[in-house]
Amino acid sequence: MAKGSGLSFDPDPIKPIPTVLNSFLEPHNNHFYPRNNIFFNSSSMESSYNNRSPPPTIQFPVNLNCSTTHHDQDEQHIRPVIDEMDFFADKKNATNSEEPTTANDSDRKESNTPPPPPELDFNINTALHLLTANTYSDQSLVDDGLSPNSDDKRIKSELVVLQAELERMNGENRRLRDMLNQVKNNYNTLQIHMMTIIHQQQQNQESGQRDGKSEEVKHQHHNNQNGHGGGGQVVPRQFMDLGLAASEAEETSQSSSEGRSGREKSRSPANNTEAGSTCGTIGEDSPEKESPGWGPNKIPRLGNSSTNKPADQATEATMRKARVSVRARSEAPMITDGCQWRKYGQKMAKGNPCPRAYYRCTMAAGCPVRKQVQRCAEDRTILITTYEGTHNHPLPPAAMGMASTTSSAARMLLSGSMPSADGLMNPNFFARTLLPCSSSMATISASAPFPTVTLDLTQSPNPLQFPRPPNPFQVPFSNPTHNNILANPAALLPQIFGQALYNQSKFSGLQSSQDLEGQQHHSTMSSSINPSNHNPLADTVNALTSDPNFTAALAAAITSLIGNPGQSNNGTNNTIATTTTPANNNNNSVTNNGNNNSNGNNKVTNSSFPAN
DNA sequence: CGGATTTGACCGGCGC
DNA sequence: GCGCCGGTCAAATCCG
Repeated sequence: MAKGSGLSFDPDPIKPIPTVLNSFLEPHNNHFYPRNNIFFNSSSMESSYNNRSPPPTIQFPVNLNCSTTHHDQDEQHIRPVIDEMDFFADKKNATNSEEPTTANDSDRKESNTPPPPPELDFNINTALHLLTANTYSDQSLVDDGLSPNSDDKRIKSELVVLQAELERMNGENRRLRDMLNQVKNNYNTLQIHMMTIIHQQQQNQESGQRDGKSEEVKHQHHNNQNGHGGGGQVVPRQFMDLGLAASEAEETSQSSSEGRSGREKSRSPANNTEAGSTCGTIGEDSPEKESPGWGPNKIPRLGNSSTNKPADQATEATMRKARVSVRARSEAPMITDGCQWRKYGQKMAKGNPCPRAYYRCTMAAGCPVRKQVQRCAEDRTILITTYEGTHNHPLPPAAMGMASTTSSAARMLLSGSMPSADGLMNPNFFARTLLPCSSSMATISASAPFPTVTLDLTQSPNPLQFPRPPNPFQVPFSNPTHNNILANPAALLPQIFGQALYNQSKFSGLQSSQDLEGQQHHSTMSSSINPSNHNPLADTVNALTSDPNFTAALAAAITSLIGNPGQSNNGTNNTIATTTTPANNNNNSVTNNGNNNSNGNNKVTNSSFPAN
């Protein structure tokens, strides 16, 4: 039987499974690689994408127990039906070296290409029993070149049936791929969220200490907390609401000086079209005016515009520029944050061969939230997503995590910057404050033109990540042995916070804060914090585990991903990244000659909600 | 055909 | 003043 003719991950059932893949799919006794694990190779990232085909973007082994049937050992082989994923792309060439170049489907159909081996059985996710048994396959092998016309017709008719099956498989493949992306991204989102909660509490404690030491440097306008740090909110203004904050700063800036450029004015009609959008519960002002924008043409530079303004205005000017950058390993083009994004630009940034993609939120007209997505130049498996602004519309539950996380991080960043004389923060202090468990997980960029907090989820070991095998994207939930998580998702939390609690023990003397934040579900947890407890992180864990909203949300998320792989969480928040990466390793010469954009070999699609 | 993406052009800020 | 750079726009293009 010919082997290796199946390039990468061709869903064509006629193609035999490549040797590498086939051997991989053999039942393994190795516990490290359960036989149902599917490895996604990232080497395809080296390719450039000039078409709009979905990306081969997933790199981590994913246990597909949720969607695959159990196969008896030595009886059937599982062939993952995730089309267009370039499995073992780096190996396929070697595997195919002994095979002639594969012709297209039609050519192969017309030729006497040997049919697939009879042992191949596409059993993933129901009704994909293609080419089972020794139907025509063996006969075709024997009759190659000798078949009469009737056999040819029969084969062709069967090919038609196979094509229909193939289409179904493709659909299934897409769903699986989407599921994987969703699992991965939701995992990241949850992780970020939890991390932020913990470090926000730490930040509040630090703030309480600072209150006792340097009351005089605090801007009373932004601070009404008492001396022991737990009495009130660290920052009365919802600094997490960067968009609103920016709008306020924008208004003050406008009132004091002409901050807008002529071009901005010329664009006002277009913005006016967005004015009718609802601002939800946040914005009183029309979004087109408070849109923080992203670039300097919309945001006056702090150094120039705020020097003669009151401290609060300077603070707001700083605040409006705050960004939250999330670094996470992901082959997906974007981390799924639950929002809909529309790409409006792509540029080559200096110092990074990977293009930077610009997105704006399209969940509501006039939403000021923008984000940049770019691959790390040093490690292109790391995806850097930078958020700015706050949504002016209700968010689906899936978007709550990332939105609140990023805005909370920004709030911590900005609130912490208040006491400093120059409006900037001490990077070391905030690195410790935000992420005391691992200072390498969060960095504050004071030198950047915008205060930026970076949540680095790529560090290893990550004390806040779920226990997981060495591969960073093994999905622990999908293992049936972990299905009890569904019954009690809170059971995960002790594991999640285990290392954090251990690290937390190093931070004695810090007062816990009863203030988490007055946003969304966080507010529900704040009441559960006991200020007198000596272990704030333990309080956080308790709060999380006892909070019905959180546990319910977590259970829903996990259930939707495992228990109901084909269904969305609630019909609205099932965000799936189905895109190619904007920065999939352009090995071609990517030069940024002035304002040139990329050469178009990168495609970024939005992470809009699919219709599944 | 509508919506999303691509991509060249434009603009403002900033450094020299 | 000039050029670089980041950010954005919008017409062209692509795709479902």
